[in-house]
Amino acid sequence: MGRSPCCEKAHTNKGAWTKEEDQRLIGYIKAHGEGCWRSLPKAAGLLRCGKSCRLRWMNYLRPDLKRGNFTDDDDELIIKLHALLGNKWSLIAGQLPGRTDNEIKNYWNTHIKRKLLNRGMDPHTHCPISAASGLTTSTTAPVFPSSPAPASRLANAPFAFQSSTVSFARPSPSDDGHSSSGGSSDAPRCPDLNLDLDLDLSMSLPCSPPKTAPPAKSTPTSHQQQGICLCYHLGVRNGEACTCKTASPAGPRVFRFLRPLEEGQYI
DNA sequence: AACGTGTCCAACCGCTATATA
DNA sequence: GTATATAGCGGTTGGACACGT
Repeated sequence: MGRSPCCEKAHTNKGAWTKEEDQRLIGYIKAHGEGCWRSLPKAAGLLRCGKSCRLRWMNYLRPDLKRGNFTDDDDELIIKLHALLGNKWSLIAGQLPGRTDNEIKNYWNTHIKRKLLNRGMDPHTHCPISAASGLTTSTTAPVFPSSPAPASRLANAPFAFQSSTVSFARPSPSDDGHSSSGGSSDAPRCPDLNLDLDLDLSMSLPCSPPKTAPPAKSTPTSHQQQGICLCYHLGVRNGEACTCKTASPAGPRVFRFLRPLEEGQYI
């Protein structure tokens, strides 16, 4: 049968963490490293479930976390990444070193949403409010702020935003957060959305698929059956947030964020 | 000072994908 | 092959705090 339960839920603490609990968790991870969250609480002498320990460590105790306010550059980067990725907070967080998905999610909900609304932008569609309400036309394009993200900032991202116009499939943000997590059934919005964003595929990306990586396992009958894993281009590798990996050596490659190749484009 | 309202954010909840017995 | 646990994600909640009246 399956595994044994991860923890005795009846004997676990909930709510805010105490300093002592924090110190126990930090001490244990410093000594043993991040590992099996399932066994960590017991080993560290914590009356918490592993899930709670992981969350506390990831969102608050990790030494590489950056504290403090977001800059305007950060704001613009988050806005553009959100336009690109939707509510994929972990992927967005991956582009902002030291920031957590939870932090960015909170920041989005408390600051950026309002900021976009003040600009007359729908924070979910990134379209002008009138367009988002169904009056959009094919010429309607989202208006990004007059002060675009500085090139110096964007240059730090492992992909480039360019002025060329290439639209591509992307996961849609959930509709105002009312959809269940992982929802992917959003209806297309702003079908002619020109995000004014592009992935510079010519770039040498630090996380580009290794040259030894096999091509798409199942030999596609046409190039359109192939695709580019956006996770790679966003700096996410297997073992991190990206699960775009071959489930088994013989299994199919599953791309969660698939950009179909353009005509004449090859990996 | 007391109260009401709004904001922030840490933590929890529920879900999915994957791993394991 | 099936059932179940784990890891991780996004959505939501509720307490603490700030501010205005």
